[in-house]
Amino acid sequence: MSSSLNNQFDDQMAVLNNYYPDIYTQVVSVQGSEMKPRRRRKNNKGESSSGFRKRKLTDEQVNMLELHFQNEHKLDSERKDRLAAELGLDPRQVAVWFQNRRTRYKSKKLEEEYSRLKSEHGNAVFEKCQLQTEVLKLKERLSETEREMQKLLEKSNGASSNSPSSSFSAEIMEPPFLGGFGMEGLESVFCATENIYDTHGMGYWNNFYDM
DNA sequence: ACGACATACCGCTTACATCA
DNA sequence: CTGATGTAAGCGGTATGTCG
Repeated sequence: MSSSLNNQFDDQMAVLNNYYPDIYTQVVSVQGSEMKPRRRRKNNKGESSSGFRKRKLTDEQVNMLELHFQNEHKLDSERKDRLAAELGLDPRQVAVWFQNRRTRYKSKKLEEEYSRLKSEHGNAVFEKCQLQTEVLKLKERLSETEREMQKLLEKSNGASSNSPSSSFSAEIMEPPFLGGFGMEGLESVFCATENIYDTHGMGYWNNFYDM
C-alpha cells in the first residue's frame, strides 16, 4: 500500500471512528466471547454440523470491511491480522470475507460489462440495418437511372438506324444489380428489420436480448 | 536445480439466515 | 411453512515463495 493510500485510509478511519466511537469494543465483546469461528462440514454426509450456527457479521463489521475493500481489494497478512484484531474476528474470517467480496465484485463487473456490450451490439445492429437500407435505396436509384439511360439509347438508336451497338449498352442491360454486390436474397431481410425498427424502436431489441 | 512444504487465491459448492 | 436469495465458510486445485 502506498503512503498516500495509507494517509487516505487513516483519514477514513478517523471519520469512521468519529461516527462509531466504540465500534471495536462492541464488536469484540459480542463476537470475541462466544462466536469463535469453527470449521464445519468435513464431508457432505452431515458429519459435523454439531450445533453450529452461522453468524452474520454485524453492520459495523461489514462497514469496516467494506471501507478497507474500497481502499484495496487484496489483503496482505499484516493488514489482515490488524483488521481481524480491530473487528474481533478470526483472520481467516477476514480473508474469507475479502475473497467472497472479490467474487461479488467480479460478478458485478461482469454483469456491467455484459450490459455494455449488449447495448453496443444493439446499436451496431441498428446502424447496420440503416446502412443496408441505404444501400438498397441507392441501388434502386441506380437501377432507375440505368433504365432511363437505356430508354435514351433506344431513342437515339431509332433516330440513326446504322449506329453501332456499343459495349456500354450491353453492360447496362444486365439485370441482377444486387447479385453484383453479393447481396442476393437480402431484400426481405432489409425490409423485415426495417419494419421491426419502425414498429418497435430500439426497446424491442433490448427486450429481445434479454430473452 | 529440485522437491517438499506453506501460504494465498480462486472457482465451485454447501449450509445457514432471512425475507416475501 | 416454503421457496428464493444472500452470504459465510468448506473444499480442491493452482501459483508462488522459501528452505534444506
